[in-house]
Amino acid sequence: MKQSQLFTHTLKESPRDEVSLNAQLLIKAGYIYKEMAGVYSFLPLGLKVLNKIEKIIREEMDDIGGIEMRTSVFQNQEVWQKSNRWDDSVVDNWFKTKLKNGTEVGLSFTNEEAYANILKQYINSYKDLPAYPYDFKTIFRNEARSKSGIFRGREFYWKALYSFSKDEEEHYEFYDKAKEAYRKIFQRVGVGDLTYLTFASGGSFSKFSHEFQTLTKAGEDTIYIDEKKGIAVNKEVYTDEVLKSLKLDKNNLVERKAVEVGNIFSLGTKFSAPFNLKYVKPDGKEDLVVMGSYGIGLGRLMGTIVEVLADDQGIIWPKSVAPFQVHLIDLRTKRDDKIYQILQKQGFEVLYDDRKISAGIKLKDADLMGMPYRLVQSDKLGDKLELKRRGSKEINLYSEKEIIKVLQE
RNA sequence: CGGGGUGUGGCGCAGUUGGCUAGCGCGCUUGGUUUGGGACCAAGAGGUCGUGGGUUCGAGUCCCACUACCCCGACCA
Repeated sequence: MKQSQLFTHTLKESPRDEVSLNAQLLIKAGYIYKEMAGVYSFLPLGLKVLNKIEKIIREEMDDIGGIEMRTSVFQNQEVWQKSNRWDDSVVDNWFKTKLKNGTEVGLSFTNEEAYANILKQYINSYKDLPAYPYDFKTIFRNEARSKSGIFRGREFYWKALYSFSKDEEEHYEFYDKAKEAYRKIFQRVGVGDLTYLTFASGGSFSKFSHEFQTLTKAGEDTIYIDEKKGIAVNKEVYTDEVLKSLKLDKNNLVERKAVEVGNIFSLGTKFSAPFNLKYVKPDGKEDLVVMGSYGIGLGRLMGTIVEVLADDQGIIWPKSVAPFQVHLIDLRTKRDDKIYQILQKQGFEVLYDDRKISAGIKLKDADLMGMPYRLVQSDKLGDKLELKRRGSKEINLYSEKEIIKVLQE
């Protein structure tokens, strides 16, 4: 796309009311727009990143048997009363509103009940199981205080998968697959090396849940990491007893700040019981379905990528989630879009800075916006093109023909 | 929800003990000169000073209430 057609532009200074690095950079570079505390709109560039992340998550979910669908945002109070999670005294961060006829409805803050209720309609036999439906959806939570920029909002976009299994064995078989899928996701979006499988509180049906925590001082969580084993323990369950059960030695653990980018949870029959979600086994007897939940906040993950990889010049996107692979900077006196067209035809995602402004601004913007490759056209280079990887200092010159091969690497 | 802080053109800020037509930088528009790390000159446009009330001859400035945003804490299936 031609940058002159992009209505957003970069800011020279950070907005006063934004302190967290992730939101500062994303706002300055034109990826997101702050509507109010904890609520952000995604601008064209931001949506591109979000879509890339979504695609990666979708691929990994589909790979382990996930089936995408979409649950509604409006939720029926009768459904949630079954699990006793409608009342504000039980869950105090619901956003609720009323229909014209006075009926009270809620805006989704999570999906367990919605899925249990829907699946109740279709799960009858062991032949219907297991089932792994999931959705991408905007979720609303009336947080007392939003904070950390895009890390904790009142409205956010997430992926939630729920597993419906015949028994514990089948459940944990999938649970372990989900762990691996999550590892792949975080690896693919570029934060894998900083992301630890973390033991956290599990609720009534399992001793632990598992969180995926990415190290960053901007994180709200404190975790204790065993570097050698590659696992961590959340402060909320950091006790001698827990360490013993996990065979971790306190002396090998280091305390770090981290942000929870994903979690997986064994729910047992916590929700299948109130919804009477049962199936008939081959022997004719009935049993409750065993559930699990698997969530990833996409906006938070996007913010984490920014937070963890940025340098003092701006954002550095991994190729996998960058809105464009190549930022083509035209510094020539007489510009034409020949190279841009060629690269487009070759299938590269190119942001072409064709604006009539000074070189300095273009180069600064390129650093701030963080595309993986910066390709410069300039009078002093003649027919050569200058390639620089964002975050690297190395600069190389290539001919028109060479550049295509190099970019395809 | 408790404590603290801040609201002044699009963005970042200044505005003294209340005083004249509310300034500065960036950005924007027009013209000209520039062109490899946020260029320069000239001329312009753009403001309910968060909202409401009060004190006063006079309020961006003082008082009260409200509201929004930020930070710390509590909370976070």
